[in-house]
Amino acid sequence: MSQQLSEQELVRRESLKKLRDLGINPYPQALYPVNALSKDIKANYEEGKKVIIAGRLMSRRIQGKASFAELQDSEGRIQVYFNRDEICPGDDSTLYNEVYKKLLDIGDFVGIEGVLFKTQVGEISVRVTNFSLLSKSLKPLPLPKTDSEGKVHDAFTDPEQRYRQRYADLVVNPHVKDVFVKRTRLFNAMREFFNTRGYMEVETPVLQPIPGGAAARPFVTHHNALDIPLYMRIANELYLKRLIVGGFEGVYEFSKNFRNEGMDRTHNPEFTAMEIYVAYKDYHWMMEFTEQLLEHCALAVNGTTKATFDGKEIDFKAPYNRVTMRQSIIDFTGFDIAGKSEEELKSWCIQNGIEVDDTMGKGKLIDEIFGEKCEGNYIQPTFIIDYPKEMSPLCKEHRDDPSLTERFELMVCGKEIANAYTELNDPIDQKERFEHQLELAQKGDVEATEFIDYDFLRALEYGMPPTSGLGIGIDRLVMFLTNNPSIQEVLFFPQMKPEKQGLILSDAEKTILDIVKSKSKIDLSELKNAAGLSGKQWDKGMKGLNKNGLIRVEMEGDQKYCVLQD
RNA sequence: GACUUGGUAGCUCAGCUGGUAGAGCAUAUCACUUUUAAUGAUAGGGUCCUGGGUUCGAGCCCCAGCCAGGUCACCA
Repeated sequence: MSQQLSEQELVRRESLKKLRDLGINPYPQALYPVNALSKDIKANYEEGKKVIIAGRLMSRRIQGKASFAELQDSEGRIQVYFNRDEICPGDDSTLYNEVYKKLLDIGDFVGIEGVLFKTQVGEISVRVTNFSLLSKSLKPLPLPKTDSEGKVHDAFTDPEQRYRQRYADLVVNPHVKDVFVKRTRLFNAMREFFNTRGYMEVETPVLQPIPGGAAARPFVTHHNALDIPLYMRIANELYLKRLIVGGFEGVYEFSKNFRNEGMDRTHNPEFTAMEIYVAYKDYHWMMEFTEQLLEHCALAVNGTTKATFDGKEIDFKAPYNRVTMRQSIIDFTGFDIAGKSEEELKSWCIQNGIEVDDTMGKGKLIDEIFGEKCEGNYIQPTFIIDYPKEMSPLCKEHRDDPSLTERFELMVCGKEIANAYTELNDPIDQKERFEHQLELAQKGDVEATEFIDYDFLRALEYGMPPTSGLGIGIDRLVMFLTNNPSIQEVLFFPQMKPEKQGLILSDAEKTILDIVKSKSKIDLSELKNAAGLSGKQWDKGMKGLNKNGLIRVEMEGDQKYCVLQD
């Protein structure tokens, strides 16, 4: 398969060949004995120190027999100084004039042995005594430039290209790389927080026969040997609880979840949640645990508990406010939901411009009111507690009010980032709740869960200790901690529609097509002669063109003609 | 799903009421031994997202589609 190469790509391929002709392997096998990183060199500068560094060549300023370049490694960039007489002590200046000046390009990986010094303008640099090509780059990178005032020109900003070619994005946009460094720091901080408390990181199935633990549309796949459908997990909650049944007293998992729903600025088909379950605790304990966890994480990621998101400063310093859902609705609307019937709630909604429909029960109506009138107002981290029972099928009934559950959600900047319960461990109650969900689903509530996980119920029948569980949307938390309003910015490879493949023709196909184009209809054997291709190439070319619907072979009596298709 | 903005050179972006397609950087050639958005000179480089239509003539106008961003709706 051939592809259209740009002028610059052709030049680089030509350089590749010339390097080989000079006996230089552009993709050498041997390890390169790197012993220094750009960042450390700058931090612990020692005049005259010998170093061996490696990285990508990212800029060059050639001035005749001397040249400055920038080498970029995992930690940043450092200036390197190439001097012809230094590199080529004898008469043969090929290494400098040809290899360095002409055959190397921006983007190439090179290894450099050199000596540290400061230039006349005071920039820490490496005087190159020897260099070797480590890997040739054949495709020109986008090339943002930073001027003396720190302003970036020609920045690589097109989101489509950046997401589709994240590798290029990461090479040229250090601030993008930084987001992912912070993302990993967050994972590490959480693990450390849990591990020091004795909780255990576990793994549970991604392929599940019953997708449980959340209300969401799953991806379905099929296991051939078992000949059964399997679902990609939408949550790991039910599996972690089985482990609590099994005797672990604290388990957590960073869970890749998959939901077959719409995509937008805040939803990717696969996303990461962290769930943790701790035995003998309740949701009050979990609130304290959560605020301490987030304070710890914010500090570990950014060095401060404060973070800016969407122009607002938020502070993850514990403790956070706790507001009941009932009180929240009173605060923002003056309406008290306590003791109200479904009819009363519904008519209030209609009067206040909230859309309702017949599938909505009390819980759903209350949730709508909260979502519409309250949610967006919580900028600083705030626990909203005590949710209606109907919308929390896995959560234990409230100790003081049977219409409520012991549940909290943590709101930040008007968005939910954590959800926690005093977990329901009464197997009979749990079964009834599942059955109720099933009824709702059959009534047409798309949010209700339509599977009953009897194995999970069996586990509960053996007995699960009182337990509190917490789920945190990791991607969302990273968004808050790195001030990114889009989930795509915090995922290395956000899901995208497949790139459109332009029709790519082989050389043989092109040759044949050109001839057919010039005649529009041509005798087949005449065409074959004109193309001058080998039998095999001819056959391949014709088949390819036919398959792509570009040409057609027609019979007129004994004569075969090739016709251009449009 | 609705609305909206965009898709032009390797990258960032211009483009006239519709008349042969432009800049900077990058690339190539030359000059230049401590520069730093290096500099100076010269040159090459384009299926203007795709497909239709209107027109003597379309990058530009019209229609349809593809991809992406944003807003909203839906959804945790």
